[in-house]
Amino acid sequence: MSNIKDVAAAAGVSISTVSNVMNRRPNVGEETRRLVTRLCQEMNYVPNGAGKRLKSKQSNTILFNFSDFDRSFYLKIIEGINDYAGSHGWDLMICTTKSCEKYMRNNLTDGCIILDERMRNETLTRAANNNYPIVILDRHITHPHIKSILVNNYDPMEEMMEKIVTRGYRKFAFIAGPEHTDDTRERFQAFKDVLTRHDIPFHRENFFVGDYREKSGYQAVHILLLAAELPEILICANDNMALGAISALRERGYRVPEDVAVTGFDNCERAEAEGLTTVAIPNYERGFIAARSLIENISGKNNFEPMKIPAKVIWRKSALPAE
Amino acid sequence: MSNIKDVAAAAGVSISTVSNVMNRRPNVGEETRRLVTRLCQEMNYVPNGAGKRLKSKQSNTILFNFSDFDRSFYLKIIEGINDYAGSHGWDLMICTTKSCEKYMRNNLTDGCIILDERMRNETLTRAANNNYPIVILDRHITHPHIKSILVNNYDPMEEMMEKIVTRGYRKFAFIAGPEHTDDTRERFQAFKDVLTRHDIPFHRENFFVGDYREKSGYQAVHILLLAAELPEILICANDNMALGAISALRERGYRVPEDVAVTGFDNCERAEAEGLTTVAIPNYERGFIAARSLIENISGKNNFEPMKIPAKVIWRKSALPAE
DNA sequence: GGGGAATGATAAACCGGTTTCAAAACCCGC
DNA sequence: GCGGGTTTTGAAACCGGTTTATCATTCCCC
Repeated sequence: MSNIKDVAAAAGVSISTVSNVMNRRPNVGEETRRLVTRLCQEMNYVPNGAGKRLKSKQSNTILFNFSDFDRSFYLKIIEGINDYAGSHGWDLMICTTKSCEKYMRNNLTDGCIILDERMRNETLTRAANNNYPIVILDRHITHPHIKSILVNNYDPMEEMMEKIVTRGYRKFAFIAGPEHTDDTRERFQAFKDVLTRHDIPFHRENFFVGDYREKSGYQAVHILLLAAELPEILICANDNMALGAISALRERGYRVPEDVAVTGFDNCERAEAEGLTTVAIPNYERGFIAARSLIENISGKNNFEPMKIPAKVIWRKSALPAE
Repeated sequence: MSNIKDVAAAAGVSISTVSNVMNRRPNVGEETRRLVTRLCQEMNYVPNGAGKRLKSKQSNTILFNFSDFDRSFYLKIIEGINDYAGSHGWDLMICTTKSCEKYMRNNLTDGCIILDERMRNETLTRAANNNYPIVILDRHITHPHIKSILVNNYDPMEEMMEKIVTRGYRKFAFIAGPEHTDDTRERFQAFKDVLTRHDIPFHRENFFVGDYREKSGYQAVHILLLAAELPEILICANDNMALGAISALRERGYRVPEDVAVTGFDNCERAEAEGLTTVAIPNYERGFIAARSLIENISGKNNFEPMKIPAKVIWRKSALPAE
């Protein structure tokens, strides 16, 4: 591998000149520039990233961290991040929880986007500082160098519930996600608020805690079916659990939505094929926005106000609205 | 951010000693080791990755490159890579085509795994060398430092076709993927060989070229339906196109498999829900194997023999086998 | 012809680690 | 108290870039 010295020697100039050419600085004569450029090509020279980062203390690279390999919409988020970063001259590097803290703190990246339940708040507050801004998705953290980008879970769930109540449903069951996550809390809150507003009773035995995986929805329904009275509609905190619930219901001979209606949340790939009523989260867009916020903050714009992204109810045949 | 000098000063030792402690080298007294370790903790010291890489010329990091955000099984491959790498002390970095060549060649990674139709052979042969081995998935390249890991597409397609022919199907249509990819060629070859072996005619107007996306399967069926005679079975080079084909058939009032049977390839998430007969590629496993091959090659084991990974036919109701 | 600005090029310091090699400290038996 | 071996430690070179300060030329205008 040739390095900057080799190129400089071949061109008969100093290494600073080669550096100036590589970085498109104006203080190089036209002739010299052309010579050096040609030699870089010919010698197949690529600047050593470590040397560059060491001295300049910046990498032009952002980091994305995730760890759940079962959620395919993560690819959409990555695509959004990638598109914004790429079109603005930034590189994207992705890592999973294990090595993430290291990469946040070893000067190889300039900032990061986190989407990982398992990442601890403390790790983030330790890593974030004046020259290392962080964006966190789906979690609220108050810190002068961390920006939270959240999905508005409440409004679409409220809207969905209002239409469902108007249609006449009265007996509800709810399958929640992991209790410590903000999003499942918000989804349940909207659910409960609508019921309260309409004086509709909700029995604790119709509340289940799942883990956002298909199997937990499946299991919840089997427990539910032990009870005397079937609910008219089953509200699930995400699609995977809703799909699990549907297959359990069908297995027991119940029709969806005639016997029990079902709703989900996420609008995953299979939701459309299954005709599942759900809430669509604009994943590509929030990846894009996350990248934009992060890169702007790296560049000095100091905006760490938390923001909310809207989501949209998608009505399909598994649960139809009033009208 | 504190650096190695700060820690050395605080401990009253030289920076070499701190370095020795950090890298668990044996030439440090027990007492010194404990003191330095404690101070690193307290001072929140993380070694600068650029400095490390610059001098030591290695990163303990492998690179994975992909660019198609529509194929959710990529996450499974990533998971496999991540698990092997993580459990062997290697970091994983992922990038998309744009910046990939840079990261292959700027000494920030020690080797890479490529799964990207758009990556050009020439880029790879230029990057691969004695201290930068490469693993490429789904493509065959002959080069002393590039290892190809391929899926055996032929055998399962042959097996599937044999059973289908035995069951009595005689009128076939085929929807292929992009013509330049090895995998679609292999799948079609097996298809054709079985027909030839059984003297079953295949008409060119029943052959379609798609792009592996759902829409192209959908469109192919609409063109197919213009012809006088419907095939008895539609063999698709992947699941997405098969799913598109199925929805087009249903839209036109045909039942699957009663009127037309359909098969796919990949065993994607929706294939199971749809009851699609297909071929399951062990994605987690091939990610794992790719990572293992790469890391072993980085460590000096020189094995660049191409290898084939077996795939398995999954019979579901969209096309049932003989017996 | 001369003073000042603009242009083009460079030498040298520096970034934060690793590694080599020599020196210092320690230990031991005699 | 000393010679010789082992264990610990540290000084300095080095990795490959960027950046700063400086210098030499050329240019321009009066």
